[in-house]
Amino acid sequence: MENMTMSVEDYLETIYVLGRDGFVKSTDVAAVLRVSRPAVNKAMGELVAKGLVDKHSYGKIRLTDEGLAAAEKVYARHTLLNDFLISIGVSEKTAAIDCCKIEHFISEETVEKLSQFMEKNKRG
Amino acid sequence: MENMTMSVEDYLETIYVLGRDGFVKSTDVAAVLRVSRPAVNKAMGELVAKGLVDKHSYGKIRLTDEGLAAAEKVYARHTLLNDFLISIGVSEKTAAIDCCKIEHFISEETVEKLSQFMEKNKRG
DNA sequence: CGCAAATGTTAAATTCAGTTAACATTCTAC
DNA sequence: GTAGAATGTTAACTGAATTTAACATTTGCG
Repeated sequence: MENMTMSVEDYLETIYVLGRDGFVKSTDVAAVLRVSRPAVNKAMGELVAKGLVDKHSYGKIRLTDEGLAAAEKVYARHTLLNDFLISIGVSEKTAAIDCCKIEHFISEETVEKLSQFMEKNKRG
Repeated sequence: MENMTMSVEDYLETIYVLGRDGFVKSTDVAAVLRVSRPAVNKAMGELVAKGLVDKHSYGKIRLTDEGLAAAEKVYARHTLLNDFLISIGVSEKTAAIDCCKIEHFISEETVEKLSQFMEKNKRG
């Protein structure tokens, strides 16, 4: 998926996490990301245009299949990074803060190597 | 140092690296960061205002003591991250790309823990 | 020295992602 | 069913960091 800015990834991830059971409200996304409702509304317009989100006027938010796949990818990076930070002794609080930002900037290759590293250090 | 945006950190780091021996030209900073000369010029104005850079009109760029300290901190994060990525098997090219971005977002705590981790895994 | 090339500066426009204020719609409790 | 609260939308604005085009200054070579 191209055009994945930090902001787009944040929205996708938030919708994904909030939407585990059902639809998602703009207000909740705004609360999680600490932005205004109009900011969410505008972003949703762009995500709909990109085909990542389904939403009608005044309707609830839902990820499309493509949006879900993209969100899962972002979320997997998040989880991997979080686990790594915790494993080297970073506090849960700091890990949460840091990986929310870092996750947007690590390449496929680094994800893969970090994943292998975590796998290797799990056993043994 | 507060107000350290990603952009400010990039400029400081670039001036630091280019300035190892002497003064720095806007053109070179622009080339390294792949931005226009006016962008550098404007950014220098802000860095001078923040007391991080010394520069007169049409003059060369130099870090102040405070700017140098800030740049060294940024650069140390860069090096630490780069070393870590290389150590888990990421290619030099990808490591360079990734750590240029990630370095702006990792907290003091994570820097410390990652540093300890690297230290521990050096020996043994 | 003097002129051309390199470098630095300024101004105006653009883009991105947000904001506030005002208004529209929907939901919910009585 | 309706009123008021919650939620969604729109428009106009902001600020950061960029761009391009035009102009100013400095440098260095013949």
